Amino acid sequence: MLKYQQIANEIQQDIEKNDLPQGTKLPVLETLMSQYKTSKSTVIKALSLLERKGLVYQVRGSGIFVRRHNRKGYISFSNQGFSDELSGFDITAKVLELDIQKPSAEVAFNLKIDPEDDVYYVKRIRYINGQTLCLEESYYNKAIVTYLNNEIATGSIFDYISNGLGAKIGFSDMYVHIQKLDENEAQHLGLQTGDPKLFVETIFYLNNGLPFDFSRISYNYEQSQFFFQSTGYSL
Amino acid sequence: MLKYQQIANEIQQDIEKNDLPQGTKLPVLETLMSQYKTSKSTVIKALSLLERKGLVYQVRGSGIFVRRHNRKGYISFSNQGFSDELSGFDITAKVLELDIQKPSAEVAFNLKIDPEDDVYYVKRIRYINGQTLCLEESYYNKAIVTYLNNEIATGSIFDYISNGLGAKIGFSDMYVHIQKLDENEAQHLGLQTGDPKLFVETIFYLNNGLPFDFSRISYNYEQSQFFFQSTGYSL
DNA sequence: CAGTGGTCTAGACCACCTC
DNA sequence: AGGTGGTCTAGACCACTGG
Repeated sequence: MLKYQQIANEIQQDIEKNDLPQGTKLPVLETLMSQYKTSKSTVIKALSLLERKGLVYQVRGSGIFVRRHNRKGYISFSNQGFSDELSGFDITAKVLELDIQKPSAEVAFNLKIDPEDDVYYVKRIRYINGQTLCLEESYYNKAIVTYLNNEIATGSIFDYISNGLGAKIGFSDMYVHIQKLDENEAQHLGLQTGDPKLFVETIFYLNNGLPFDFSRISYNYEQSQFFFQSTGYSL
Repeated sequence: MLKYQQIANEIQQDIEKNDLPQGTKLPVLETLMSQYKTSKSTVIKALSLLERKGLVYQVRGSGIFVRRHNRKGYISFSNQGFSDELSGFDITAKVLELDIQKPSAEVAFNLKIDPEDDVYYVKRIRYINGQTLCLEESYYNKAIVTYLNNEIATGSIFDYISNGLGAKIGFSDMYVHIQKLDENEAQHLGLQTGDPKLFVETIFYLNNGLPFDFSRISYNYEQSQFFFQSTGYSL
């Protein structure tokens, strides 16, 4: 664990443990420097990390303040895709299909592979607190995700890729649409044909830039409450 | 303009001007250091900025590579809310209502003001390339946004706040929902009652942490194609 | 103008990738 | 082993806020 991450964690825990309200001023840099026995730059780096995570905001010449929001029941999207930031929710999955296929032209294009290469195809329904959250179809490049089975797909496939396969997930591109459910989707999600859906296509990359997963996800609109924080209009 | 921002800009322009494809390796740090006559840390800071903006990805021990995507016609959301990243689109607005009001309890709460304080209420339809993009209701804290008129509201209110009033926009909290249009909204957007909508409530803050704008926006689902990039699953 | 955050530098040292 | 990105430091100097 890097020093600035460690410091960021400790400050974060401090905020959460003491339940500091929005606008609370944190100690000044010099205090933090001596408290964590480190240099100014490192403290600033730790705080910048927390700023990106939406936990604090920094005001030049004034101080660093706690940032909090006050609505419950929203799935938070903090620059990491939806699927991960689900702590505090009870997520399960039911696998509808799982097999090895040759990719369609579109899938091959998005995964940057040859139409003759193999992919794992997984179709599943994910549940949040017992309600249908989404219907998901994913294509994994089999050269990277070398093995999958029903049991793995019932849990978190990403945990398995990170921990089981030792691959490092890097970043992702998401294409988001609002559409209407077709009959088949409505049935799976327990909704009506023509009801709204959030439809997201995502390409996930390893940290070395190789795409390993192309997913199409239709979200149940009744469960689709998301919370975003934007930081820094002056990037 | 700070040095690292300047360098980031130049690298970005370099990428765009030469239309470098995804995966192109950038010069190594040492080259960039001498090219921009600066220190290693500054170059790294510039590159980290570009990484956050989704323009490059960095691989330890290997290099820094260009990151690009390949779909057109999506509104890009790069950590700055929807409304700003609309370059390349033709955005106009029609003002339906504009007056000074006393806020409801909900509005007062979100703007952290007293129910007796004044707010500007603006209701407008925004158009993208001639199509209805969204129906927007905004409440501005009049103590901060001291003056508004029809002409300003027809353009970009945020440009006016930044440039006209000299206020610095800091960050925002967004609460996103998928819902169905009611009859009135459908009429304004030229859609059918019951059609899907993306409904977003946003609180915008100045850089000193004061909320100045609470907005409720209903997006036309036919125009609602958004592009997100996530960076760094290891924040 | 004092207090506070932020940039920039030079250089030592570390972590990871590729061969 | 050699190349490349990244952390960390100490300190000089700058920029903004607020009384």
